Amino acid sequence: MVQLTSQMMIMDNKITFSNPLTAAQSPFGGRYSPTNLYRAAAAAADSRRYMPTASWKSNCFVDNFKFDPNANFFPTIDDSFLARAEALTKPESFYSSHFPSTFSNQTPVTRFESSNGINHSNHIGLSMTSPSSQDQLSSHHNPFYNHSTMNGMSVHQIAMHPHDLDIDPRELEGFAERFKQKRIKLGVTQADVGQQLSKLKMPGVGSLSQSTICRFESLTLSHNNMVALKPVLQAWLEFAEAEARSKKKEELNGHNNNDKKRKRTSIAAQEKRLLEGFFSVQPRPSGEKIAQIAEKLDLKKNVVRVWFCNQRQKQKRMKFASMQLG
DNA sequence: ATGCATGAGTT
DNA sequence: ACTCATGCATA
Repeated sequence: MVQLTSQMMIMDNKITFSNPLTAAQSPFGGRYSPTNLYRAAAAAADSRRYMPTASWKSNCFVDNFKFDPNANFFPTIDDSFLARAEALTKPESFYSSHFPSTFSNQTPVTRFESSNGINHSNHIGLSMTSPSSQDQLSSHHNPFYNHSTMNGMSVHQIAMHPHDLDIDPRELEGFAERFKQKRIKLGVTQADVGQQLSKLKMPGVGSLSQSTICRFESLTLSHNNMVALKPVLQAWLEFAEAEARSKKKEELNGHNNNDKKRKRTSIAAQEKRLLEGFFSVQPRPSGEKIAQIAEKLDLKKNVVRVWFCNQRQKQKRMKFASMQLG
């Protein structure tokens, strides 16, 4: 067997892809700390996923509300917890300096419409199973990816680089930059890349969104995600450059929604600040605590829960990024 | 470019 | 209920 890249190899005279995103289960075992105290939050399968405008209008934060750190906003949440959270909501806090971008928007939200349509996000990207969080701390090799054989499909016109075992952050960074540069030179948008990806017919690789391409270029994906996507985008680049060389061009787009648009909840700056405060003292609040916070901020519990999930993901990325510097 | 969300696979 | 990869919508 000849290893072409960390995910591509020649086996039985066929070029084989180890699904880059099919990660093996972590050998380190469980590290998640399931809070066994969760109060089986019944969670009425609330079909409305977005904050109704009404509740926002009645929210004291929306209009001419002025944040007062000494005010007692959370009478039902234990005081020490509250105090710590409040202390950390101040602008000069260590926390705020770590999440500067989240303190910019002061615009309250009132643009929601009751959404009835369910989102049909068909995952067309790469199929995978989630790797362990610890994976992200590994930078010399990637022991979590299975080298499973894909059903005999041979993909030969895709140029491959013999030595690509690198998952060195430096190399990733360099590639991401080069990628963006070349992509722009080719006059291709991020959205285009994502769409054209499916034309590569790489096993297990469909299309990707503009968001993902953007995040790849700006290194705002998890390390694992970057590593997994690199060979795919590298293949696309080869493909695109070859296509450009042969002067072969074809343009076509067209993709837009109808009525069933998904609405994005927007959490006002004040609420966000408080959430950040809570997060700093307790990144993983129990379901009960989440419910309390949700009630206090007049947000839906699920919105708060998701916010914490996303905040954790973001924090992890930042942590990893900072590790690369020091 | 990024905030909020979904869904699959885990714990 | 969680993590992780990803996407839609929007700033």
